[in-house]
Amino acid sequence: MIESKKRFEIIIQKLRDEGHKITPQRMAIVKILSKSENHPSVEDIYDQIKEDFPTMSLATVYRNIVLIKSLGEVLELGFPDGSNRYDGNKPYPHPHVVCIQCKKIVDPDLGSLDNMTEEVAKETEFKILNHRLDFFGICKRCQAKKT
Amino acid sequence: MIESKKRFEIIIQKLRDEGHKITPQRMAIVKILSKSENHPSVEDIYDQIKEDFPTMSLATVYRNIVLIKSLGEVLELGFPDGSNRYDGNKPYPHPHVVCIQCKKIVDPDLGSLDNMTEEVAKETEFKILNHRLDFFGICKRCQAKKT
DNA sequence: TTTGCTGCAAATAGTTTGCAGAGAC
DNA sequence: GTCTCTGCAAACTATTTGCAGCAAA
Repeated sequence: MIESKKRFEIIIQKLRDEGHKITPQRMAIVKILSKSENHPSVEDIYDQIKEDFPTMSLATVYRNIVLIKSLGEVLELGFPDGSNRYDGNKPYPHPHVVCIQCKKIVDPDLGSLDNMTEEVAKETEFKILNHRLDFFGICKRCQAKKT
Repeated sequence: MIESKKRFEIIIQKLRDEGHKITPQRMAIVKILSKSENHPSVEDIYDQIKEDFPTMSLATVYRNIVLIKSLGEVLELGFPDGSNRYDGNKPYPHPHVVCIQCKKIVDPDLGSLDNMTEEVAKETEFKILNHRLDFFGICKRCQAKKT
């Protein structure tokens, strides 16, 4: 997918611009984040990279995610159950649909929440900076399995 | 507020019906949850109750929240930063507005998300069971403080 | 009296941090 | 050669659990 490659380049360039070194481990993490297939967890990233870098440490994954978050190039999706998933492909707020059985996460196409955001701002007198919208349910495949 | 008193009665009754004992500590926790002033955290609940019950244990707060959650009578609001807040006054999904400075949480009046939920269901072929919508920003008071 | 509840302390899980050596530039 | 980054292990924090005594019904 050519789009994720573009994301990869953007993030790497931004890291360079800010004076961070481009290590193989860092590149591997950015590569996975920029693709963000099915919104990986820290463990997902760690497991994938360990195949190429057997000495890879979980701490390194965490540290790089913190770094890339600080650049605003990855969206962190913390869930109520404590799990975290990441999206470096679309690092701006957008709705998600989560399968509570297989944990798959999908990005639906929805009209934006701009008008709702405005409504909230007016009513509560908050200055709204950000939002988060998730739907939870059961995906088609898991419905078929009818556990 | 008469409404929170009603919530208190409902939760206590449900606990009784399910065969749970009504201890003073439990009543104190239910009382705070049913009011849910500003959506308390576990620590908030613990601190409030410790004034009346100096021996109160955090574990007891956690255990009772788990119990009341299992009855569906409290809404758990886990946030990306790992913090948890609770709402036993309106224990069904509804949008929240969070001040990222003073951590205040407000319930805005918004049209429901029913049509959006339907749209998502149709597009993704998920069976949607639940949702979560939060807005993050700065409340009027914190804007005035202009840190 | 019976059974579940509480308080305490220890266990757990996910994430962060200190340090010394390795490696990018 | 310099200075950041990595791997390891220890530290941390929020939450859960085991156990013995206590108290609600």
